Amino acid sequence: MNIGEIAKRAGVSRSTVSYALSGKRPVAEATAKRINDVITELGYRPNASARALAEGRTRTLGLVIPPAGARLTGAQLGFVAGVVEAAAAHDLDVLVSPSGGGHDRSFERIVSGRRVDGVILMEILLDDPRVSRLEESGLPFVTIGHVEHPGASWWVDVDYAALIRRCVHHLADLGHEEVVLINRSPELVASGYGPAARSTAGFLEAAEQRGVRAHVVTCPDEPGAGFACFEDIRTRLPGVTGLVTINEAALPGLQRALHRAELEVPRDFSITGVIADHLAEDFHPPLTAADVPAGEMARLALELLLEQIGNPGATPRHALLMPAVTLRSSTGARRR
Amino acid sequence: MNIGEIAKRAGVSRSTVSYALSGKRPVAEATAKRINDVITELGYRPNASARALAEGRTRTLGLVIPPAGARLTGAQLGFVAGVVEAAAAHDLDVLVSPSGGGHDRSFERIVSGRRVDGVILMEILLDDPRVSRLEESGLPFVTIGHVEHPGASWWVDVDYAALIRRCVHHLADLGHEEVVLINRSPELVASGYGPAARSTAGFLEAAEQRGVRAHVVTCPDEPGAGFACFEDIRTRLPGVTGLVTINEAALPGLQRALHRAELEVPRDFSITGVIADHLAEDFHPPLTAADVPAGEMARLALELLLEQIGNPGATPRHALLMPAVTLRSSTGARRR
DNA sequence: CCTTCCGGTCGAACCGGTTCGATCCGCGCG
DNA sequence: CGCGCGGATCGAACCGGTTCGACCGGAAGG
Repeated sequence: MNIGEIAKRAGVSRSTVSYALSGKRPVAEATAKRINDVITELGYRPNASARALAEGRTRTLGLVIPPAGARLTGAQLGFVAGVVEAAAAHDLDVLVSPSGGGHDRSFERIVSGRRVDGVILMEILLDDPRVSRLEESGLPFVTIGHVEHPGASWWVDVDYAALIRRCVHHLADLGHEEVVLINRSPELVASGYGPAARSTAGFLEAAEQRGVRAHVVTCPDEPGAGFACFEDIRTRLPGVTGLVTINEAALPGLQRALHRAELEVPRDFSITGVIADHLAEDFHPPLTAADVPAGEMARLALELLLEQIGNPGATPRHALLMPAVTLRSSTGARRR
Repeated sequence: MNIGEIAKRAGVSRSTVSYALSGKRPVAEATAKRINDVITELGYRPNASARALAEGRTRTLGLVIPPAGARLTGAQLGFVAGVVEAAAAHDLDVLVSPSGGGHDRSFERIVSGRRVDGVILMEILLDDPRVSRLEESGLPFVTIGHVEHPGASWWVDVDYAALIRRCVHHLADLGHEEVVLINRSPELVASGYGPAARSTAGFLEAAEQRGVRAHVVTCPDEPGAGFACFEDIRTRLPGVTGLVTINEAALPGLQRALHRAELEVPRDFSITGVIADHLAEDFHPPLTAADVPAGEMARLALELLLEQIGNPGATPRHALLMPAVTLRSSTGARRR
């Protein structure tokens, strides 16, 4: 079941079998046919470990996901699925490693055991120890999201600050004078999660520029939190007529709270933000929002990673995506 | 950066370094310290491929997920996260492979390239070609879900038929005389997806036993499908007062349809089924339902897999879980 | 006092591939 | 006719670990 056995049965040397398989040197047609016949007859596949050892590369890449304890959000799931699919299209395997949950042995194994040719990292913090660790390891990697001072590194991200600014401008254009941002969970915000911080910055900046009153609240990722959060907003900030959010998990609760408060969207209340298309369309009414194109980001990240692996020393590249804010039915003129 | 370098700097042979690392033979304390010092100084980690080649095992397991094209459902996500987490706890890495989406090269690489020590397969069909392929490969594997005639094989599953029967009995006890099962998507049902088929069987069986009229409908996994599906039920089957479902994706649409129809749950309408706890509690009102304990199933599957890898030839085991139907607030006596 | 045993170490073989250099052979060209 | 070239193939080295058998010296036992 190894290459020697194939060679013996085909009456050639091991190296000839190897060359027949890889095509890196010419092999006589008759010989190649004999070898191929034996291979298909025995169902032989080269041992991946042996090949990796000899070639010095594993044809595998690492995908570091948030600690498995926390339930993955829809967007995170989109990244995982996207990376796995894109990798499969390139005949690469994906090794998934949870990190941050205390047991970082998995992460360490991946970066220092030459198990993978490169790494894709997601859910990046403004100051992320995993990024520093990878930098010093010399392993090629791409981040989905970016640290505060990315310097010369490889990453793809969505321009949350700009998108949220647009959302605020959109609401201001419609006459809204007091708006609120529903951010991600308090823990995530406190840990310095990039999108949360950049959204807040963009939100406050645009609000100041347009002279609208602005509030920022956090909302846990639990079911029902969106409900409580909105009730709280209605009582504490009764003047708010527009809402911007990047918190997808809050949507179902939000929907219920709107019903409960008997607010009609967009007549009584406007909602917008950065929300994956399929969720935005699942809302009632469909949300005017910017998409998080997880699949495209994953593909892009993989592309950058392959380029980096292909020619080490290439100058780092990045992509800051700015999806359109799709007008649907959840924003309207402020009711006087 | 390899074991020879370490050996040289510590002034010992390569084998001694290996033994110091693995502890498989005694090493003098002084020598061990010298070796360890060199290792930590250089930040050395053994090359995973070389180790795998020599040991004949990879300390990696494969997780075969549905084709990445289709969006993963919440339950599937739970399995993935659960397996990854459980594997990390055992210091195992997880190689994720999408299968069924045409490009099955990934699946084939995993089963025949000695890349993994075992495989966990999910989303099993009643007659699943991947199961046959794995059987003939001789690679240890465990399925989450089970084929129609599992024979002697390793699997874990939830007893959908029994749980759905219970749900029907529960509704019948409350006086409901006409009930409907909202199944998974038509394509999934047509492909012979296990839970879909077994739920239908259990549903019809219990309904006949209790003499209640029973209908089965399918519902696509798209957003909004749950809405259309329920509207359809209201017009085509006006006598229905109780609903059983295993379709988690349909819930948001269902929720909206109930509002729209101005039906109050459980006064006007009862809902139950097999739904992951967190989604059941996110519904309004919280659903009386049986949990799909994805995390526990994943842990169990891993445990079985490790047992199988540990002693090949062991007699196959399986686990058919029967989570309780948790009484919440979505079922009540039929209104006359 | 000699054997036995065992802790500690080393060298070599092995896992299953890839790749380099060398050999052999037939053909075209000067 | 001799030489060079290039296609086809082989043998050996190498990738970086693990493991087996052997060796050495000192302590325990007869």
